[in-house]
Amino acid sequence: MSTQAPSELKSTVNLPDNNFPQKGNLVQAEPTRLEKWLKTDLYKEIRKARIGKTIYNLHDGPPYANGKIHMGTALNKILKDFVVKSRAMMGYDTPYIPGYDCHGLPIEKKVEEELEKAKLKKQDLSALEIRKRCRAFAERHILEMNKDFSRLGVLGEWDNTYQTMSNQYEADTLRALGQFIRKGSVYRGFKPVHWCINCQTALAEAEVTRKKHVSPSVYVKFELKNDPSQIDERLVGKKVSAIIWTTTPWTLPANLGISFNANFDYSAVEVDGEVYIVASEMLKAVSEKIGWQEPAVIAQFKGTKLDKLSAQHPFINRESLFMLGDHVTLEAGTGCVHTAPGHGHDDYIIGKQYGLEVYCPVDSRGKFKSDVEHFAEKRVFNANKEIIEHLKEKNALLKHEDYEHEYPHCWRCSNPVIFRATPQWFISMDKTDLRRRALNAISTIQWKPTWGDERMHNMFADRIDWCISRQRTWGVPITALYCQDCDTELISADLIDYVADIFEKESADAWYAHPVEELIPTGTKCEKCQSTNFRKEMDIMDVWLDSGVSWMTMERNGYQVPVDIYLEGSDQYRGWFNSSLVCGLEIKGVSPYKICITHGYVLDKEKEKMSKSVGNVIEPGKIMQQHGADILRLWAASIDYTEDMAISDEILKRVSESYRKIRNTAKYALGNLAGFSPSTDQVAFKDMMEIDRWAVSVTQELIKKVRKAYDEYEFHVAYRELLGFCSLELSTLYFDILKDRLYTYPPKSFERRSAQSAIYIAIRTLALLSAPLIAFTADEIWEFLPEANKEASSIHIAEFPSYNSSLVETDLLTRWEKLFAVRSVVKKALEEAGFGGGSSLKAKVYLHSKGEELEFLRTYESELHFIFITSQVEVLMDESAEELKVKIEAATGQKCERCWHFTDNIGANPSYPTVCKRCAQNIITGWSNQ
RNA sequence: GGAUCUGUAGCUCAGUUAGAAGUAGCACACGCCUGAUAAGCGUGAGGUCAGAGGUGCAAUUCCUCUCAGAUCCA
Repeated sequence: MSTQAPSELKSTVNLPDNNFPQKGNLVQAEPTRLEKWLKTDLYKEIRKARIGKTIYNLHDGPPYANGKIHMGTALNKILKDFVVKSRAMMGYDTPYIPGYDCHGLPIEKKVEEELEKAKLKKQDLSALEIRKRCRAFAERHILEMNKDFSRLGVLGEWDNTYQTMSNQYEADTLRALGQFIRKGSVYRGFKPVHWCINCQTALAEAEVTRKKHVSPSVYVKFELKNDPSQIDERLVGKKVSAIIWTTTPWTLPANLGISFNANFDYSAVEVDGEVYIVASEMLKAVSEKIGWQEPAVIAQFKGTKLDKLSAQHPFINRESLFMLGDHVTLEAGTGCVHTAPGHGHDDYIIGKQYGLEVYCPVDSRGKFKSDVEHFAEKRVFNANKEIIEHLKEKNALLKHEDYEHEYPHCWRCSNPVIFRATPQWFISMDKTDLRRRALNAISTIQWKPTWGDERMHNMFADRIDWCISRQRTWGVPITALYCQDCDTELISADLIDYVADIFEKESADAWYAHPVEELIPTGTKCEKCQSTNFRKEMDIMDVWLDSGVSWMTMERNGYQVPVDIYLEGSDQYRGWFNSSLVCGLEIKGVSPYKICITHGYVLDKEKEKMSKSVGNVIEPGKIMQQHGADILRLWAASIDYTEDMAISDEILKRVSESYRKIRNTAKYALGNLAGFSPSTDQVAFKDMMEIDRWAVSVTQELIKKVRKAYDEYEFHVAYRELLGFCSLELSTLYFDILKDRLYTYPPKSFERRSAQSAIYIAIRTLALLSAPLIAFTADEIWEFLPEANKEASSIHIAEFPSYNSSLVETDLLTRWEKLFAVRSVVKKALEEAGFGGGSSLKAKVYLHSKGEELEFLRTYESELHFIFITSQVEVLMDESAEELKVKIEAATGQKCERCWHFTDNIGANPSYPTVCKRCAQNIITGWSNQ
């Protein structure tokens, strides 16, 4: 045999060999893989592989179907996919049926805007026509959102989504209302809403615009009825009045009370023989305004002193109750707030607390009702002047002036609106004990983060009755009837069930398409007057009632309720978690969910919210185009989602770097598995070389940690462990040390097979454990992993590896921890001696030690140079060495052309003059037949 | 204004029962290697634990307040 040329020598080195692309090229590659997933119906394949297994049911909270997906909705769906995929790989059967919330004002408003653009008037179109357009609008967006969500790699029943506007769903929503009625929690009451007296309609908050408006500002006195010495002894025998300030004098006929703040100090001041109560801090401002010359403070006391006292209404024979509420502020006025529960939101809430009637003496045209003393049939805005005159006559007016402020106006007709209590449908929190039952249920639900428990408790403890009616068109109608003859309302569960059957066939549009006779059983009569003439209620239900019963679709699909888990943004405490709990408790008697997880909001890099005007919005679609779904998914995995999350170009760049680390680790591992078939070449754990057993052992530790992280929905812990495993255990330590053995030993040698066996276990584990997170890339790795395809056609069908204690050598882990500690000391010494980094093979290491340490190092003496990646290591006894001493010299001998180690035996085999003895031997055993 | 939450290195995260802030990953600086190469290896420099008080022998950790930010409700 002749002397080998360097190029021929190189052919005897086993360099990594695999086609796994170094560059992910995700933007192009992912859609192709996705197409394959959809074509082979991967979702169903996964389900099929889990038939008969315990079901793990994540019920999707329906996003609103009115636009492109944003970071929040994208994150939500990705987190859900993490849960579903990881539970599937734990062996559960994991159905996932996405849903859409379709009814409601935002879509109705968008449709109205479209009508405006088309020069059409809403009034010219029937409700049915409006509904048709709303439905089409939602359908359009559902298609788009389906595609966007699916592109994120989220697997689920995209062809079987539930939609709150489907016939079935609308019928079920109505039936749910029937159940509330059956249980006895529904009642008709009054609540103040924005009301346009010109359009004669209720307006939602979003339909109100604020504009400058001049109102009459008045200070009015209300004389105390109680003995004033109850407040302070110094007031005995005095004529005492509270002073209120209002810019809507027309609401004074509806005044039922005055609110104070329990924490404020109030002063009783004497002016011209009369005593007035005002908040101490406002006294100066009030004095100036009214023009008091020398107000004498004769007493001071906390607001609490005034609770439940009362005053005489200035011009109506009625008491005005003193109440305490936090809505009373010192920003303006007197600290004594005129309260008319029929004409203000705060007024309504505090009135409810104190048991006041929701009194509204104003009709839909904005006129006082006929029984209102002095002002019957007067329009409210015109009545202001007369009321002020009347106050003057009664000597109750202390000051009157014009006042310019922001005031709500109708977005359509631009007239100022009023707050007016109108009849609404409510679900009572207390009639059927819902509040208490909810509080109990909240304690049994598992909350993540745990403070969700407290937050939910507080919310239910002081929530007022649920107003479920809306004066809109796009929704499920409240199918009540009103007697045409005596105006008595008729609402019953039976009637509702009857109508619901019609909805199931025709959708809720039926309520608008048919005359009333066709919607009710023949012979339906008014309970009061036996009339058979009815008109339909035209209010629809609050959309929170729609989505609150979404768990019913789970039952319709054959799954058990309560489901395992709800997972939504933290805004849903008052939203979906809340309405679902109420509906579940009343209809089924249980909370519909066992575990409730919330995530924070996606914010910009300064942790401030994204907004178009600030220009800091990052869209998931853009990230798809620039980086690909796996980068977005890895970002979602890298952060602690229980808090608010930041996203920015820099953060995404960091994530991309981490991604490349994982990808490269996989590529390198796969490359070194060339020629390895696990079924025939796998070396048993007990037979492996020691560092290979170390690698397998730490892989088991990884399994334990990552599985625990998934189990507890701590995806960022899984991410950290996986990334750390790639960086430290594999890349820095194991692979770096292994290179010599992998490259230079014969392909089929025990030494190489032992290493490959460990690498195979490590990379297989890494791929499986990261599959829920980087769904596309893990599946790609799976394709390149030897024999993986035999096990499952996609990684997502496979299961996580289990921690196997027989693949862990605990004392070995301890020994290697020591060896790696020595290694880092040696590395530092190498660096200082000029043999840092990739030049360490040029060095020889002397370790000076004594005692136990010396003995320990001696047992590894022949291995150490591989661990340090130096050519030579000598362990020396040194009784003077208090701690390990490291000395570095240049390695002796010459560099082997093949393994690059320095030895004294280059050319030991004359056929290979440039190669060391070990390499010559390896060439002969491994490549002599080539 | 109320309820709930957050603030540790440039970024993302650890930090247990209060006991010297982390051999953390990435980025950065300097160097090595060119047989993982739009890679790999080594060393290093980054911190007033948002700020101010308080209670402890001892506080990132417990308490109070302030500042900044988030969600929901007013």
